Amino acid sequence: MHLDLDAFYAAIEQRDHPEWRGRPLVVGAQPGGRGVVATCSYEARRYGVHSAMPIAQAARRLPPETIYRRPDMARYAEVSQQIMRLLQQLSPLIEQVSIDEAYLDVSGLERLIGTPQQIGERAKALIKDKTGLTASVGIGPNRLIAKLASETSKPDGLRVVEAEQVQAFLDPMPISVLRGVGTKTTPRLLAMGLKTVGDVRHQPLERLRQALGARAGTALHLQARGIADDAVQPVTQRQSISKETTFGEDVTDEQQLRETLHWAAQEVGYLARHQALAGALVTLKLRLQPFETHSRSRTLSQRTASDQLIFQTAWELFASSPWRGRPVRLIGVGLSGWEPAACPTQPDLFAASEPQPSTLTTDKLDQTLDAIRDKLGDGLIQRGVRRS
DNA sequence: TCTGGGGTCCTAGGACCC
DNA sequence: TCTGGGGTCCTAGGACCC
Repeated sequence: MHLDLDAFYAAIEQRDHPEWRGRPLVVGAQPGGRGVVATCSYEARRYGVHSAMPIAQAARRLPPETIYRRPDMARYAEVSQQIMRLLQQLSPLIEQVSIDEAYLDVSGLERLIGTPQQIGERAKALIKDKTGLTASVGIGPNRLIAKLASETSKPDGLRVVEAEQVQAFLDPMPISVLRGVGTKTTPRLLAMGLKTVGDVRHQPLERLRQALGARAGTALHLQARGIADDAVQPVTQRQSISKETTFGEDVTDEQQLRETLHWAAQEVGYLARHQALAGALVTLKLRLQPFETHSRSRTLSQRTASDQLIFQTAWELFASSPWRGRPVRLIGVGLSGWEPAACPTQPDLFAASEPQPSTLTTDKLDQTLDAIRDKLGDGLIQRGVRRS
C-alpha cells in the first residue's frame, strides 16, 4: 500500500491559517526571487501551476490574492513524524520514502487489523482525525502499482488495483508515469512512436535496450508489464549528506564564496556527526551561467565529519578548478562514502587505532561547538561561527 | 520562461592491478 | 616490441524523484 499526503506543505499552511483556505497558496520561492514552486494548493493548481514550476512563471499565472510562503521544513517534518507514528498502528512494516509518502506492507493482516482496503480507509480516517489533513491511498500487488493507484486517486482518494487488473490499469497511461521516464526520456520514447505504457509493452525488449541502454531499457520493459519490487524496507541507510545554496544574484567575490562554502561545510559536518557518520568523499558542487552544473570530488585517506576538513577540501577543489573567477549561481558541498554498512566479518581495525592529529583536534572542536549549539540554539552559534 | 534543495542511481572513461 | 581480458576504484556528469 502506498500513502501520499495531498499538497502536503500547502495543506499544513492552510490548516494552520484558516484565512488562507480556499485561496491559491504557493509554498516555495518568493515571487520576484530565484526559485521554484515546492507545493501549491489545489486552488493554485487550477491556474496550471505545479511543483517545480519557476516562481516567475507561476506568479504570472496566479491572481494577486495568491499567498506565497517560504517552506517551514521543521514544521512539516514534525507533522510528518506524527503521521508516521499513527501509521505504525496499522502495520509493523512501514517505509517512509519522503516527507509526505510511505509504503506499508499490509499483507497478512486480515485477522489482526483488516483487509488492505480497510487498512487504507483507517489510515485516511486516522490522519484526517488527528491532523486534519487528507491523504491518498493506493493498494496493489507491488510498489509501482500501489504508487500509481494512489496518484490516480488524488486528492483524498483510495484505489485498489488487483493483480488481474494491472495490465488494463497500466496500458492506457502515458509513458511519463513510469519510474525513470522524465523530461529527457519522454521525447525520445515519443519519437519512437511510444505514447502509452501499452505501446512500450508491445515493444521488443532489444529495441528498448538499444534506445535507452541495457539497464533502463530492461527496467522499462518490466514496468510496462507491471513487474516491480514489492518489498517494503523499513530502514535504509542514507548515502550522502549535502548542503547547497543558490545566490539571489550570481557571485564573483571569492570572500563571499568562501564564507558560503564554510557555512555549508559546517552544516554538513554537523549533520554527519549527529548521525554518527563519517565520509571519505567530499564533493564540491557549482552552478554557473547559463545553468551549467559542475562537480569536483576528492576521496580522502580517512573518513571524516570535520567541518574544517570538509571545508578545506571543498575550497581546494574550487580553487584548483577551471571555473575559478566565473560568476557563481550556486555553490555547495556534499559528504558521502561511509563505512560499508554490512561487513561484519572484516572489522576495520585501523580506523579506530590511527587517529590523525589534525583531524582529531578539529573533530573535537566541532563536537564542542555542537554541544554549545545544542544548548544555546542553532541560530545564535551558527552566526558566530560563520563570521569567524 | 527560467530553472530550489536534498537526495538516489546509472554511465563511462581512465587508472591500476593481476 | 607489442599488448588480452577482467575486475575494481575513482571521478565527472546526467537523469530523475519528491
